[in-house]
Amino acid sequence: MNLCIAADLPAQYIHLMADTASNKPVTIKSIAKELGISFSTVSKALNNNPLVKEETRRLVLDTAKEMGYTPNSLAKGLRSNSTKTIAVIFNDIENPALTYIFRNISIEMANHGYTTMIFDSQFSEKQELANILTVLSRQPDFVILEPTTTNPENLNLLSGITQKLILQGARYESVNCHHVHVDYAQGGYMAACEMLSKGHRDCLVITTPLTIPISSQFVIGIKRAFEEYGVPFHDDMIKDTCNSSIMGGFQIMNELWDHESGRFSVPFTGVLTFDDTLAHGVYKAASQFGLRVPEDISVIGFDDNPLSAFSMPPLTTIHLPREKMAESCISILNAVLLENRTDTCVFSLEPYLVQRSSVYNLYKKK
Amino acid sequence: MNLCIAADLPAQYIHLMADTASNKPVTIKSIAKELGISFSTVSKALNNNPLVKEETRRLVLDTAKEMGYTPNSLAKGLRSNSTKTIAVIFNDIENPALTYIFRNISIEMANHGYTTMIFDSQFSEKQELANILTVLSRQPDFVILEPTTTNPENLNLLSGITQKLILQGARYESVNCHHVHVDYAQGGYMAACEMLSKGHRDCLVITTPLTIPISSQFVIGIKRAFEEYGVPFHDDMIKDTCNSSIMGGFQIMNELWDHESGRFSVPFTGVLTFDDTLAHGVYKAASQFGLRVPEDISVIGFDDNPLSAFSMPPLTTIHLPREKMAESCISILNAVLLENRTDTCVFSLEPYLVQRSSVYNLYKKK
DNA sequence: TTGTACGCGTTATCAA
DNA sequence: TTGATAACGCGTACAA
Repeated sequence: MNLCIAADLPAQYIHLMADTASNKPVTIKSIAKELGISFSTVSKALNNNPLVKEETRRLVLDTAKEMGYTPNSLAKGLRSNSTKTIAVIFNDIENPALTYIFRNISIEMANHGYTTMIFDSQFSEKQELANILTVLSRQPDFVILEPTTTNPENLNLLSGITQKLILQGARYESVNCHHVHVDYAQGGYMAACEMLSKGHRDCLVITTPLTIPISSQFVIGIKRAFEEYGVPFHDDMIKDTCNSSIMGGFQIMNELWDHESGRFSVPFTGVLTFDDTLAHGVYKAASQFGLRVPEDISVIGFDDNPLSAFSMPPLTTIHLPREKMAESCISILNAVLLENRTDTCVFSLEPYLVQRSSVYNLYKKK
Repeated sequence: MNLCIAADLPAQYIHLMADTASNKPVTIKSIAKELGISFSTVSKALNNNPLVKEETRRLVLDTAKEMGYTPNSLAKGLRSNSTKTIAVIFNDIENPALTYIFRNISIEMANHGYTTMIFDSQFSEKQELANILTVLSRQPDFVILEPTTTNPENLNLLSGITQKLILQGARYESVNCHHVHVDYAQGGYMAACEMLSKGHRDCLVITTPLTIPISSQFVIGIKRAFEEYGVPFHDDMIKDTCNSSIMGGFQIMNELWDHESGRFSVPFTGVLTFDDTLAHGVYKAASQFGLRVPEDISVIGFDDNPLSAFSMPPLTTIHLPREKMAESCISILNAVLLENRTDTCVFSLEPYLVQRSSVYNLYKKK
């Protein structure tokens, strides 16, 4: 890394910088003074108020452009009680499914003059609290939250804006607001069934902490599958981590690996992970321990990261309906923000299994 | 997708909602009225101003908490001329390297009370303009921009805040502001050298439009390598797309593919892409056309997406120093925002080649 | 130690 | 058609 202090400054910019440095920021008042008219007229002109003469309007618009006028959103928001801001609070914005959803909401709503802010709770209830407080202080017009907990403490802070709130992920019966519900239990169930149907009775589960509603649902679905198959499932097969990454998944595998005996301290043939990145941590561990996927370890992910299809082997995973999640959020935002609808929407979305090649069929004859 | 209207509402929330719906938002004024003191005393107490009696301070703090007081950032920002906001404008926030950088900045600066907003320019100069205007209107304390163009029109809008501006990516000599410069030319050079050294004289280049400074640099580096190797390179081997995704990469390959003859309309043995996602589009095309990577097509990516290491075959790529890019930004932010330093920093960062298995050595004996 | 007055940039109401 | 004025919530001199 190379640090140096820039010294050379082309001439044409010196003028510009001096200009803007010395001058106060240009406001409707400074435009008014420049033109010798009242600032309320300037305001009207800028807002295309028909009460101002076309000639004046043009003049104001031109001068504003010339002076480099930038409206002050703070003042606007303070006065009008609308900041044209949407706040999104997700658990992990590095998860590409969530990034996708955020990006699509952001781009779509920008067409209507809204700015979308994103906050990362890092699977932490405490961080979520901090995020909610920050968000609230910024007076957003709408909040989208993927909760870290069913504990109503954080959620209650949002009770004043339930008409302008989407809870994403699990279903929160106690809060009467919009929901974009994804059936993570069904996802876990399908993943587990895929394992069980191919003879994997001993499965490790790697997930984010079970205090997180969506991971809790995921595990509930897994247990339901084991029950239906009449296969016992022990809670100590569940390993959790806040580090939803390749390293996070790897570390859990590594802790279980006994380097002396060259085997895992608990026996299992399959691993169910709560996202594709964790699944790749399993891949990494397998490769490091000289194990083959899927012959020695079968793996199923969650999310359906676009790159997972190209992995060696292609990762069987649960597809998270990211497109529909984004669409659902956008349709609610449109209804509330643009059409002033007041009804409460609940979308229920289903994930589905994408069969690829990371699950070995133990019933298959060799 | 299943849409229904929520009707059931647990009793405990009805009270809460009625409460917050009927009550005005709680401000320092309402706290003052509640307590029968002046709102300026409340303000002082809330800001831990030592001029207020400890007893009063405690009382105010307690009442504020009880009433559910949320400070209004807009009013604060308007008054204090500091919004505690950092704005980041990137070309494609779905690129995991950029998401990583944004997330790390966001989490770090949140510890100091700053909120970081992100905007996506989608490789479009027009969208960048819209983003800059939006950003400016929101009065951020700092702006980080990955420019879409060397055209000074958009950059000039930021000339008033050069002390609070980082330009990321290429080097913009004309603007005297902080830089986090990554040598994309060197990256392109290394990628091309890797191809050429293994005998690939005919290479396709898939990149975002060359109007984007960083892709332009990338191509410059590639050309330098070809020149050094004395191998001719034709500009029509460069294909660009704004769709930096698997599909984007696939579509370009598909357009070149002649389904009748079962070969490409232009001959090449190697493909250099400007990011790993595009490279996977090449993988997809190869698989669809019955071609093998790397035996029939060699591919080198850019970015070093963590999952690329697991691809079939593992993708040779140029590692973008995301950690150092984030660190550099953070260190500038700390210097300017927290330490009030006024010097201009220029970080120069180098990408490096990560050799994996997606490049075939044509010199190798079969 | 507390209260008063003003201003930040804007919009909206009302009077001229 | 335009201008003066109040208000949004907050911070801060300055006065009490």
